[in-house]
Amino acid sequence: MESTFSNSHYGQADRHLVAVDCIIFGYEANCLQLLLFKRKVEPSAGKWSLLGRFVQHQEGVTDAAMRVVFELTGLKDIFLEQLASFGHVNRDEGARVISIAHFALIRKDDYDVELLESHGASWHDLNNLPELVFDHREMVDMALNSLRQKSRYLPLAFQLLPPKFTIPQLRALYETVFQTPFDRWNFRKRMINSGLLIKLEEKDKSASKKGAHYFQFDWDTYHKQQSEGISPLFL
Amino acid sequence: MESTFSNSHYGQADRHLVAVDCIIFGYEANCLQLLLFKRKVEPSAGKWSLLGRFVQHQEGVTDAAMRVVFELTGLKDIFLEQLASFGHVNRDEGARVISIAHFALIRKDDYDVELLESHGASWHDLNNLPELVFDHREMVDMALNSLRQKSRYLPLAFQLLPPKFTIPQLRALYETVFQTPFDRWNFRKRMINSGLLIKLEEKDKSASKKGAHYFQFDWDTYHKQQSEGISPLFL
DNA sequence: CCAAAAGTGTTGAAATTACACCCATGT
DNA sequence: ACATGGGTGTAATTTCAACACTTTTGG
Repeated sequence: MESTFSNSHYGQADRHLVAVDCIIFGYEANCLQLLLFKRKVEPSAGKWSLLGRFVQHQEGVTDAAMRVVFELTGLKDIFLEQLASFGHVNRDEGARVISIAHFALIRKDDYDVELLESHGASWHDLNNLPELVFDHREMVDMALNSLRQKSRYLPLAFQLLPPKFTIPQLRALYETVFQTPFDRWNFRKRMINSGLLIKLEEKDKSASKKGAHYFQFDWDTYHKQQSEGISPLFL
Repeated sequence: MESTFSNSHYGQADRHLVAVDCIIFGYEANCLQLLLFKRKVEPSAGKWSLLGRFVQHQEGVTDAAMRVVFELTGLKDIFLEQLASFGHVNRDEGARVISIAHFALIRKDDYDVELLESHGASWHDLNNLPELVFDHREMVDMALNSLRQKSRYLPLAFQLLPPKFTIPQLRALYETVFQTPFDRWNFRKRMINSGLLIKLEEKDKSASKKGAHYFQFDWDTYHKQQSEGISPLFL
C-alpha cells in the first residue's frame, strides 16, 4: 500500500524490515518445550532460531504472527499475544530488522506433526536449549517470565494441557513452569476455589490405584466473568 | 544501512514506516496529566495527537522514543519503557505505519516549558482528554493500565513527584492513579515498610499546622536491591 | 491385606484491615 | 485553647500455609 499523502512527511521517512518472531511453548512429560528450527539463510545459517517471518504490507502485525504459527502447526485459535519489540540497530547481523516478538501456547497432542517436520522444526526442552541466533535467547527468557507472571491470573496452563486433565497433572505443570514445588492440598483448594474447573466422572488411573478425577476448564463462565470485569486468581 | 546479504531473503521483503508514539504522564494538583500536541500534517491535521516520530535507520527504537522526549522537554534519564506495538494495517489513515508505543513519566517542575510550547505541545487532564487521532486513545488506556499495575512493584510514583515529598502527597498521587481512596494509616505503614523512604528533618507546613515530614526515595538501596533480585512491594 | 496416590478437614501463624488515640502548631 | 491534619499503636479479621487423616483399588 502506498501513501495517499506521499508529498507529506510520510514520503521522506526511512522504511524498515519488520519481522515477527514466535516463541511457541509446548508441554510434555513434565517438561516445558520450545519450537525451534535450523535457520536456512545467511548469516548464521545452520544455527537454531525462533520461527519468524517478515511482515508484509497487506497484513497486520498480529496476523503475521498467527500465520507463522498456522503455517507451521496447522493450528488457529490458540493463545498468542504480543510480547515486546526488539529494535536495536544491529540485533540482526544481516540487516536492520525490527522484530516484534510474540509468544504462543499450543497443545502437543493437537498440532500437525508432518507439517512441522516438513519445515525442519523440532521441539527442545526449555532447560536444555541450544545456542540461538541474534537476540532470540533474550526473547525466550522474556517470554518465560511473561508466562510465569500471567499464569497467575490467566488460564494459560489450560492451553498447554489436553482438554481433560487431573489436578495432579495440573500441579505438575505449574511446578514445571515455576520451577518450585507447590503444596499438594492447598494447590487443589486454590484451583477448585477459582470456580472454573468442571469435575468429570471419568478417572485417570495411570498414576494411582485410586485414580484421579478428570477436570475440564470452564471456558464459558471464564469468558462470561471476563466480560463482567471479573478476573480469577489461580495463584 | 543496507543489507550485506542483499541477495538473500532480506532483499525481497516489504519495508515499512515504523514510528514511536510516546504517552508522557505528568502530575500536578491531584491530577494525572498527559502531554499532547496538535497534529500539523494531513490526515487529521489540527486534531490532538501523542508525540511521535518515525524511527530512522541508524537509531534504535528505544533511542527514537528517548529522542522524542528529549527534543520536546529537554529531559533525559527519565522513566521510559516500551508499552506495545500497534500494527493494524489501517491504523494510520495516511499510510501503513507500524507504531511502537512507549510510556514515560516526567516531573512537571523539571521540564523546559519554552521548548515544549515552541513545539505546540500542552498538558491535558487525563479525565478530560480531547478526542485523539487514530488509535492513540487505545494507547493511552493501555498506558494508564500499565501505570497502575507497575506502580505496585516499581517506584513509578517517585518519578512523578518532586524529589522531596510528604507521605500525604504520595498518598494523594496513588489515590489519583488508582481512582480510589487508601487507608491513611496503613498506606503510611506500607510505604515505610518498603524500607526505601529516607525521612528528612524538613517539614512541609502548607497543608497542616503540624507539618508533614519530607521524604526522599532511596534510589541507592533500591538499585542495590534490584541487582540482588529483591523487588519491593508498594501495594 | 497392603502400598500408593487421591481427596477432605482442621489448626496455628502471618498478614491485612479498621480504627482509637496522641502530637504539634498557626491562628 | 482549639481546630486541623500528621503520626503511632493495637485489636479484630481474614488469609494462608502446614499437615493429619481418610478413601480407593490394583496387586
